[in-house]
Amino acid sequence: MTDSFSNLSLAPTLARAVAEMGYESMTPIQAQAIPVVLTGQDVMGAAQTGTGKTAAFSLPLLQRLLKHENPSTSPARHPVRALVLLPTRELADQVAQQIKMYAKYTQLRSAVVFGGMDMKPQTLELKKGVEVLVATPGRLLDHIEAKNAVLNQVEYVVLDEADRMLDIGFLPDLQRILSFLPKQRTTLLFSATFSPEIKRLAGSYLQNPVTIEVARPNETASTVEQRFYAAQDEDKRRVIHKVLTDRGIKQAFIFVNSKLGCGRLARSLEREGLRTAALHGDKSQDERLKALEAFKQGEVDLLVCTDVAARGLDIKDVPAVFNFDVPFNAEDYVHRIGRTGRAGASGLAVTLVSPSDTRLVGDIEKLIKKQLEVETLQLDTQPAVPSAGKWGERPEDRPRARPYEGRRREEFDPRDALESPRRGGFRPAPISRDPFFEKPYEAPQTDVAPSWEPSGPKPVRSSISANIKPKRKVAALFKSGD
DNA sequence: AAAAAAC
Repeated sequence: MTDSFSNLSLAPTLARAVAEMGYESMTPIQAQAIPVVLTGQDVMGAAQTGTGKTAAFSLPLLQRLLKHENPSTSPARHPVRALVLLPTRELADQVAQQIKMYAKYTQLRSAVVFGGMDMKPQTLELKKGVEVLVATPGRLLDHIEAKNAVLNQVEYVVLDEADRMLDIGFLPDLQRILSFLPKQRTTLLFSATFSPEIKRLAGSYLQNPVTIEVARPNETASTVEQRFYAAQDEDKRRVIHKVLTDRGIKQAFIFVNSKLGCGRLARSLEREGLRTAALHGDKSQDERLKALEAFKQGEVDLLVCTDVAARGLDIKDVPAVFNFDVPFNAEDYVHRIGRTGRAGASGLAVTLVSPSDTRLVGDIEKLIKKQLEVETLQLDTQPAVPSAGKWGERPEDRPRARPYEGRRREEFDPRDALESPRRGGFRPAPISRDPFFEKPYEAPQTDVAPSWEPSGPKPVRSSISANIKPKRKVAALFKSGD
């Protein structure tokens, strides 16, 4: 099998776009999936994160649209012929942009619709007619109900991040959407992870599918160095500071399990002098896109995010991913760490493990079929010192959070009103106490800027609660640390 | 134990 795009006999218009984008050789998933998709068969495709799945389905899809005119379509009408569904808005946006680039020199038009944005511009585009529609489920249903999108001539449907699209949270919407599509069509499912149950479920949506697995499903990229560090919750930020400094890491995704925790952690890290943006589903779409863009542009170094950012986002050269919280689903672990080490680059994934996470780490170990070791990172004596921020050093100088007035909890903290990220200096700060958001934060009263270099005696670890089952080595680590 | 996706 050859692995060069030039041997694919793609339409000249597609080949030109591909060449312009600098693509020469295909990745394994592309080399295997493209010829199959070109035949028009249903496909279930599994490949590691960051290996070019989007191109693997969109190029042959566009080729099919170019070569095989739908006979029931008069040139005057432009029904949606291909539908691509994704689980998050940012991902829909990204995939749509990619498809636009591939289709640049063709007559094929594409559009993207997702929530959080004005319906009107999307409606206008749909009315003009598009052959390829990229969408998130909820907003697509809105457009279907408003009769803006007519899907009864769809020939191809792609479920990207298919296992997520088929999980319980999305399934009802997905089934409704599929009910509007012709039974006679090609269905393509792609993901880096497929659990056996989802695989079975997926099979019921496919007809004589060709299964393509270029790696063992759920496999993590070999280019990502995976580390698990034992850390109590109150030590986790210090571990992050230390890893960033020791490794000289400039940028990282930091994943947390909740939206509330996301905002809190972002504020804490920002106060500690790191340029940080937060990305989660309670932010406005404008804020979400801005946070992502600021990270891409290097205007912020840390992107603190929920699993909204776990899948598919393709940002070049992200050197590291932290799991501040161990993800609830082992599959999400695979996707999260897939934000680094993309396209053959190297990456670091650091997961912070507290004693209660034992079971979750075990789940990950089982899923990725790798022996994991939870290590203890030697922390420095000097705890992290929060920068004083623009409101001065004493807590009483800072504006108080306003009392609850029915606003979202995320909006409590006036520091969120900061327009631009600021680089706070390391200044000695008093105990900063925010009754709404923070545990009391013990900071040293010193004029010396804290050093992150290892120094001084071993840190004193706080003892853990006694009801942790010491059955696994994780718990053992905490016990012996005392 | 949560998040995501519509207004």
